[in-house]
Amino acid sequence: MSDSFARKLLAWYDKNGRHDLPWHHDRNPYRVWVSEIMLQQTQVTTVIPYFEAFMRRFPNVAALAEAPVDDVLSHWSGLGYYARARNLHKAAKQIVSDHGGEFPADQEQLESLTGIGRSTAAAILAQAFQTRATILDGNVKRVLARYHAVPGWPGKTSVLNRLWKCAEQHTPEERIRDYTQAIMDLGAMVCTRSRPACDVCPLNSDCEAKARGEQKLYPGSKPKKEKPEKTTWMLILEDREGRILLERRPPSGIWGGLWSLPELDPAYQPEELPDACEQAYGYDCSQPELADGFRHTFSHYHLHIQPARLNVANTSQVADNGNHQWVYRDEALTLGLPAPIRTILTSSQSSPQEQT
DNA sequence: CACTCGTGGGG
DNA sequence: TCCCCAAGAGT
Repeated sequence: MSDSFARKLLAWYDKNGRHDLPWHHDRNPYRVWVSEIMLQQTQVTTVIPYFEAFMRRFPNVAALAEAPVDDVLSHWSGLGYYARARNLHKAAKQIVSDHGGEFPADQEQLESLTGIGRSTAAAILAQAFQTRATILDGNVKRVLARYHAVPGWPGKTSVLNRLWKCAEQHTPEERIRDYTQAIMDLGAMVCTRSRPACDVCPLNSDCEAKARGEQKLYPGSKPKKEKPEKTTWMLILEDREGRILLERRPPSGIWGGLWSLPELDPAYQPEELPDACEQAYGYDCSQPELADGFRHTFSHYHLHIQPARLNVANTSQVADNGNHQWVYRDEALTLGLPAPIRTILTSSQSSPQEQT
C-alpha cells in the first residue's frame, strides 16, 4: 500500500529537511547511537558541541569501552541525565565483549544493551543499517497525535500504544533512513508544540486536528501535580589555601557519579546544621559562615539549597573515607559540576566568571 | 504504572 | 517568576 503520508513527507524533506547535522556525516552505528542517546530529552543545539567533543575523544566503540568511566562522565558534564553516560559506557563494553565490537543489526539485541530502548534501537536500525524500523520520539508523537487527533496524554500507556500503532502503519518500506529523519524534522520545524506552521505542512490536507481547528489540543497535556519543596545543605569546605573539598556522589540519584559539594542528609533540619555536620563529618563546625541560599526548580520538585562555608584546618579529618577528594577551585569548575553547584562556587568568589 | 533523572529554552 | 517540555529509558 502506497501510503501518501510517507510520500508527501519525503517530498517535503528533500527540499526542507535538516541534512547537515554533525551526526549526519559518516553515519555509522556508533555515531548514530551516541547522537541518539545525547538527544534523548535534549535539544539539538545543546547536543552539537558535546557530540563533537565526545567524538574527538571517543572516536569508536573500542575507545569508549577502554576509557575510564570518569572520563566519559566529564565529557557529559552539563548535559544532564548522567545515567545516560554510565549506560553508554556499560553498553560499549557489552558490544565489545558480547558482540565482537560490532553493533548487532537486530531490534531485540539492540534493546538488550543498557540504555537502548525501543525507539533508540529503531533509530539505529533505520539510520545506520537502513533497515525498516519504527521510532516514536516526542516529535513523532506530536505529529501523529495531531494527524489522527489522538486524545490523551502520551505518557499514559494506552495513548502511547495507540501512537505506536499509528507510527508503525505509516512506516514505509523504502527510504527508511530519510523517512525517519523526515518525520522528526517535521515535528521540530513545522509541527511544533506552539504555533505550528500548518500552512506549509505537507500533511495539512489530511490532518484531523487541523480539519477541526484543534491543533492546540494535541498532544494532550500532562496532568499537573504539585511539586514538593525540599531543603538541603551543601557544605563549602575550604582549607587555608582556598581549596574546596568535593565529594563523589553515589552512582544513582541526582547528579549520580559526579563530584559536588558534600551534601548533608536532607532529613536534617536546617536549624540543626552544626550537630548534623559534626555527625556526618566528624569535626567542629559550630561557627559556619552562611552564604545566601537559593531555590532551584527541578523537573519534579523545588530544591532550596543552603550553602554553609566552613574553614577546615586539617584536611585529613575529612578526606579519609575514600569518597572525598581535594581539588582546586579552578579544577572543580571543569569536573562534573552541575549548574547549582557551579553557582555556589562562583558566587562565593570575588570575581564571577563562566556565567553567561 | 508511577516515579526518577537535568539542563536550557519558550510562552 | 513559573510552568511545560525536549531525538526516553530504567527502576
